[in-house]
Amino acid sequence: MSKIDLKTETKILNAAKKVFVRKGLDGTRMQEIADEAGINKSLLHYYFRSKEKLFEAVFNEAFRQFIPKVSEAIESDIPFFRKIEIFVDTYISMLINNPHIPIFVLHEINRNPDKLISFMQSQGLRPEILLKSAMKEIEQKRIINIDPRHLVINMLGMCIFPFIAKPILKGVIFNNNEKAFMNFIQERKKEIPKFIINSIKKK
Amino acid sequence: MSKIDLKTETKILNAAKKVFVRKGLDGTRMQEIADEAGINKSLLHYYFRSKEKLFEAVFNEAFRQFIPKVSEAIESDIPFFRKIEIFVDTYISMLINNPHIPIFVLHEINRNPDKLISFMQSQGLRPEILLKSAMKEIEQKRIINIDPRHLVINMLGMCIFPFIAKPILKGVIFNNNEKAFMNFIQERKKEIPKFIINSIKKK
DNA sequence: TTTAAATTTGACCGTTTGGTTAAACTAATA
DNA sequence: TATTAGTTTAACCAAACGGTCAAATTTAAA
Repeated sequence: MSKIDLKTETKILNAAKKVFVRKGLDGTRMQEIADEAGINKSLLHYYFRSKEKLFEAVFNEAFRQFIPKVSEAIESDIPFFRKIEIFVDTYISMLINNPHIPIFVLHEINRNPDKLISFMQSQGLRPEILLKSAMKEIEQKRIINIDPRHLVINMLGMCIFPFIAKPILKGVIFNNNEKAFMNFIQERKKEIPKFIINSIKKK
Repeated sequence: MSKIDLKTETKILNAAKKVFVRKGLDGTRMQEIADEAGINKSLLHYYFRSKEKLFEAVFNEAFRQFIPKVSEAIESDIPFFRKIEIFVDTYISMLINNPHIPIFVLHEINRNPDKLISFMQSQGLRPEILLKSAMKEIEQKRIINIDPRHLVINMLGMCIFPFIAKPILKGVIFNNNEKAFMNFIQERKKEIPKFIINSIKKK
C-alpha cells in the first residue's frame, strides 16, 4: 500500500499530527490539516467530530511517546549505571526521531493541566519504577545518597531541554549550523550518562 | 501612584503579559486583554497598533528575562564552584517569580525561530562568558575535562525543565500537592550545584 | 444491473476575530 | 472661556473560523 493510498483516516491523523505539533491547538486551522492531507475539510468532521476530538486523538499518541517506556530495561537486573546509559540513549533516540514532541506536549499540558491527570491514570503510567530502582541502589550503598526524584528529573531535564531550546542553542552556540547541533545531540547520548554516573558514584 | 492609577499603557502591558504568557499568541483574544486591563478594546490598538506589535512588546521583555544576566558574577574572580551556586540560585529564584516564562518563550521561539536570531543580536547576548569561564577552569586543571557546552546545557536543563514539566511532575510525583512541589524546587537550588560539582570536581 | 450504504464534495451558516471609525470625553493651553 | 490636542468609548466591519448539510460520487452487497 503506497503512501498515497493510505486510508483517509490515517491520512488525516498524519496530517493533523504534523500541523498540530508545529502550530499548537490554537494556531492550527482545520483547512490547513485538510490541505496537508489532500482532502476536503468536511472529511475531518466526518471522521472526527470536531477539532477538539481530532486534537485529542493526536495529543494522546504524542503524550504516550513522550512518557518514556522503560519498564523492561529498568526492571531487569542489569547494573544500575548500565540502566542509565540505556535510558538516555533510548530516550534521546526517540527525541531525535520526534524532535517536536516535547515542546508540543509540554505546551498543551501547561495550557490545560486538568486533562492530564485523568489521562495519565488511563495510561499505565508508573514512574515509581525508575525511582524505586534508584532507591534500591542507595540502600545498598552502591551510589551516593541522593534524593532519587532529583536524580530522575536531572536526567530528564538534560535529555529533553536541548530539544525545547533548540532554536536558541543552535543560534547562540552553533551559529545555526544544524549538522553541528545534531552532532552535539548525538554526543549527549554518552555525555549525559557520564555526567550523571560521575556525580553519583561512590569514590 | 496606586496600582489602579497606572498609566493606561502600563496597564495594557501588564494585562497582555498575563494573558499572552498563559495562553500563547494564538490562544489570546484582544478582548480578554482589554477585560484584564479593565479598559476598552480599542485602546489596545490606540497604544499598540496590532496584536502582533503588542505581542512583540511583551515577548521581548519576557525573552530578556529568560536569558540569564550573569555577566557580573561569572566574570568576577570568585571560585568557579561558587559561581555555579550563584548562577543556579539566582536563575531558579527568577523562575519561581516568573514560572510561566519558560514555556511561553520556548513555545513561541519554536513557532517562529527566525525572529529569534535578529532579536538576539539586538540584545547584548554573550553566552561565551559562561563557556569561557568553564574553559579556563579546565585549562587550569581544576575540574575534569568536559565539553563546557554540555556542562552549561546540563545546568540550564536541570534548572528550567521542572518549570516546563510542572503539571506532569506535580501530578506524577507529588500527588498534585503544590506546596510539596514548590518545596522540591527550593531544594534544587542546592541539589543542582551539588550534583554538578560532584560530577566535575577532580577526585 | 439494481440498490443501498459509505464516502467525498462544495456551497453555505452563524459566530468570533482583529481591526476601524467617528463621536464623546478630558485636560491643558492661550 | 474658547480652542485644541490627547484619550476613551461604542458601534461597526470584513475576513476567517469551526462546523453543517444536501447533493454527488464511489463502493459493495443483492
